[in-house]
Amino acid sequence: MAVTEEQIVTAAIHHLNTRPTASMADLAEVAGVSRATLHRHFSSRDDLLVALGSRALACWEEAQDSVGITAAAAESDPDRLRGTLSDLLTALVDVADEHGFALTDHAMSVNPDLLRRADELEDREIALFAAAQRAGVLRAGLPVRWISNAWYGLLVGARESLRRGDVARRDMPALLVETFFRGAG
Amino acid sequence: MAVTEEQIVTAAIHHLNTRPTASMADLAEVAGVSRATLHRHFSSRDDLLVALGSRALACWEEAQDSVGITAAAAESDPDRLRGTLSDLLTALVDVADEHGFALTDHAMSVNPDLLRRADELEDREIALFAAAQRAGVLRAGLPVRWISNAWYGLLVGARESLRRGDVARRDMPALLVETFFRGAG
DNA sequence: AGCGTTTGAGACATTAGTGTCGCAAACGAG
DNA sequence: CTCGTTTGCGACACTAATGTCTCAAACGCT
Repeated sequence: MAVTEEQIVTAAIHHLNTRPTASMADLAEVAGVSRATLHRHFSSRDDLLVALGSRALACWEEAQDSVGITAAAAESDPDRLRGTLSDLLTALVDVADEHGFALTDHAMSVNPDLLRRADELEDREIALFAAAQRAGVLRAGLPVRWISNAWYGLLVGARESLRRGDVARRDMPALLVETFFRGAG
Repeated sequence: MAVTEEQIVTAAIHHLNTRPTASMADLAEVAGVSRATLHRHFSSRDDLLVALGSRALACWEEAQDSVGITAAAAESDPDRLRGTLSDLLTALVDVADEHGFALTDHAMSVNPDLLRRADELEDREIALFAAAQRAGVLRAGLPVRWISNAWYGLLVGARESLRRGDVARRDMPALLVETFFRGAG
């Protein structure tokens, strides 16, 4: 196989990030395969979108796993919790394009299975935020779901910064961590 | 006229916020007019989208004007600058749906005129951020364009919080201001 | 009530995208 | 080199949405 399904999915995600209305023909082209071959891999457009969402969630989950989010959520040491949050932000920046698809694309919100998985991943983060609040790493006065949405928003902003070229990729993690913990003031 | 263009635009924006792929027939229905009448007001779908984008920008601009953004950008008093930033965030929450359309919809990025106007409004905010940095209200170490994107991201998160019902509308401005200036830590 | 305007309903042609198929060419393992 | 598989290409039917048009009904104003 000259072009694998993985490659098709990757190309499609990246293309859709800037052209959310791209057609199957467009996506076939950017993947370097014919329209027929694309349909051989993904029988329908919906199939493809689900695969993209699934990949996005897999990247997200892997970022969470790579920092040991579950163990960290049971942690009470402030420094460790702070470190885990920082590491997670950094890991998410690395997969900004893929994870960003999960954040912003409409495909996620119409497929019950993807939605459920996304909720699960979000719940894991919320558990981490709650642990961080108990340890005094995050302010206890903020609703934990607001922290989650603000976190999500900052990541959207980070992706946008990278896309526009406003911030160098190597500077992004530090800025993001700094802004999340201490704000802009 | 039973239904004005304003009402059509409002209904369309709100509907598109949750159903970004709605058809003209859908939008006619939520506006309470027939498809033919919708086409009498907006000759093409593109026409309508441009009108929506224009409305979104108008709301955004009005929010900026209501806090006197231009005068504030020439200001050097920290308290005043901080107040202006807070007021602007609050004003933007009030038009979260309309302004949010400008933030997230693809229509903005394909129309040169809308894009130009959006850039202009963004530049006005950036001038305000820069003034705030000079006055020590915002950290000078952060790239001003990153501040702008983080600000934008937090607003996206705020809109999402409201849409989901995670945060009460009356609590939103305070949370947003608090998080923007001091972060979650 | 009468008149000019606006609206809704439906029919229509057109377009763009989707999904399927068959066939010939390219490819790769043996 | 040869055979089985995979690919690209083009054709095709089908669908959904768009934009146009006509006509009769509803409406508002005087």
